[in-house]
Amino acid sequence: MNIYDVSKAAGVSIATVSRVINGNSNVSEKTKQKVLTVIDEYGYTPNAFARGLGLNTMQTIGIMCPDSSDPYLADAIYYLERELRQNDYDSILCCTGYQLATKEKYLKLLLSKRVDAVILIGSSFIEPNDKNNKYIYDASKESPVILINGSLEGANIYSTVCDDYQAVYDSVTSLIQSGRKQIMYLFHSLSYSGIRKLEGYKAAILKGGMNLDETYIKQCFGTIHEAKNYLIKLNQDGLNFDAVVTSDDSLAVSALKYAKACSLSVPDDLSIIGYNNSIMAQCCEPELTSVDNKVETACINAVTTLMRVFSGNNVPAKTMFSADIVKRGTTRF
Amino acid sequence: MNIYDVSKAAGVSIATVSRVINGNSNVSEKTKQKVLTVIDEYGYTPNAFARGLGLNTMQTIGIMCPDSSDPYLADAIYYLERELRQNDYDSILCCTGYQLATKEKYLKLLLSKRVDAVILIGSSFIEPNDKNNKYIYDASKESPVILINGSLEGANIYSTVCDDYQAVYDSVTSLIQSGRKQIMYLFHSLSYSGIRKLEGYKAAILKGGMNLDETYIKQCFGTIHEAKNYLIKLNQDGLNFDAVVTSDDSLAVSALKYAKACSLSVPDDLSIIGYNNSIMAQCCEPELTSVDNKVETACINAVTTLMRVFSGNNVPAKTMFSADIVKRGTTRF
DNA sequence: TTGTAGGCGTTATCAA
DNA sequence: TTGATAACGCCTACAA
Repeated sequence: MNIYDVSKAAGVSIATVSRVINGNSNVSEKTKQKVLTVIDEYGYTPNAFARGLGLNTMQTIGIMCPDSSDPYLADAIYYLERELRQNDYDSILCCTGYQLATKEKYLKLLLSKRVDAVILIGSSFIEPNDKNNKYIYDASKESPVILINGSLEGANIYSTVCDDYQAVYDSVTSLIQSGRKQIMYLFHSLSYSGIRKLEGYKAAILKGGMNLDETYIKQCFGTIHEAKNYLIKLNQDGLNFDAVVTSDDSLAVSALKYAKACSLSVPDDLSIIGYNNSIMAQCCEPELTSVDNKVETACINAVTTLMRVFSGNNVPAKTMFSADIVKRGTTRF
Repeated sequence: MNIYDVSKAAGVSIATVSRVINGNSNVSEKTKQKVLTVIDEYGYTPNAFARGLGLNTMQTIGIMCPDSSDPYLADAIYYLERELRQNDYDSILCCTGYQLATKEKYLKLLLSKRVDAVILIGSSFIEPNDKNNKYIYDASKESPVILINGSLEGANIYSTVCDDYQAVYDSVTSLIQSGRKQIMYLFHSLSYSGIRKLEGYKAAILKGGMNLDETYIKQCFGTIHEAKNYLIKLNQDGLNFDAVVTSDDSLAVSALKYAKACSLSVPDDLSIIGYNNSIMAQCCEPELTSVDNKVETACINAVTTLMRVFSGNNVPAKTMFSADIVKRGTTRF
């Protein structure tokens, strides 16, 4: 069943059928109805591949993320898909992991599928060594590249980021003002936003008149329990701390479990601030004070930006907005 | 840059270029190298739309789910995308919500994009009134339909389900054997698997020689906190219970928060069993005993099944496997 | 308002 | 081993 079959059955040319399908007004009402009746009767649907070939687009956006099961990224995917679909775009999902070689490979693959643009979620796509970002610059030559929570300068590259620096700065400052003396910073990785967060921590410590002691900055690996055990070990080794700021909620949960294991009272003996304000923040007891970095806002902004790029409007290369600290039971301020 | 440009530059016909691209062996090594050199030099990539038009496939699978930010569904999406990509298929994601009209609309939309198959995650796609499943039967006439955690009989429809009935039956039975007398069952919805779970509860209660009292079966709506408040209210209204079995982890977390609010000791005053064994189960304190319904297994099975369907192999219409109960701190058995 | 014909870039068939 | 050519199904000038 193709456009020729329809045109025959309706007794018109394929051009007329095409006009009806695409809502072209230059068709008499009578012809239009005739064609629509046939289309309905035969259950005809235009072939998307043929259309794609002619128009050179299938209204498809590639969404890349390291891991779609991560709660934060899963949220982002949800919002992006919703916003894109509202604009009649489909989303092709591609989970890349964290290895450069794989990221490169999949980005190329996505482009070879002729997506109209690529959205990269998470700062893990930005490599610390800018040479290694060539794969993104290359991609931007073919399609617009939208970065969420990562930033890179270049033609056809648009970034939407949360002010992670300020968010952590404010978090740490609040802890200092509430009397905390030894504030740890726990992180998983030093991605683009990872570095910004750490800088926020350092700046707040110095601004608060405290010593910047690198032993209070620790990278954690592994599961919730492994991170918890790591904290227990640090404590046994003689490290004392009365507050923990983390780069994500899962590390904050680990800190909470550490407190439980060591019979510390939260927030009095130990204050904790998480990041992302994910569902995890509400599962634990007490519930986590956590930084809400506004995924939904970011995703809406990203898609809006993209649509404006498509329609040839002028668009800012970088958008930054501020986070909220959602106060719950793991802090007293 | 198309196949003609390459053929000209290499001094061969487009047929030969096509052969080289597709690894057809009927090309002399010399010609092959010549063509490959040109392709590499020009950075040529075959146009996926044209290919799709000719082959009538773009190696794309539609994945539908009600809400990709739900931790359980997010996991499923992750595993499906991974497995599909290993088989050289792309995934188009489509979040539909829970309304029939929207599900119908999006399923049609996906088919109109000529996906090679559709995977529906979650039993919410199966309507209690079978008449309303027409949209799925219709879809199965055009493409294979794979159901994960839902079951429907029909040509070209393949179901992969976890034995939810047995899982809840076993959970409740274990609670009875450990001395629990008043076991509540909490659920969000009576979807296909929702019904199976409830049946498992009822059967276990009867088999355990207890009274089947409908007041112990409650549907909950809303957030974690709303469900918690609902339980508090039930308790204030005089309902007593010493165990809670839930249809998902988030309700189990609510039960845990209820216990905390009412100063009940878990698991001694109140035992709790969740479902899905999601990340939430590990965030709370004590950690949740939860049913692991093997999402990864289900997804691997679904994709394997699909690939066998594609290659014309005989394939079982329905696969069922059993769940595990992961014992943690909210039960004492 | 309608129709004709060319182009989009492949793959595949059939000859050579 | 290679090449010419016909599909694949649509959109859209351009012509009528």
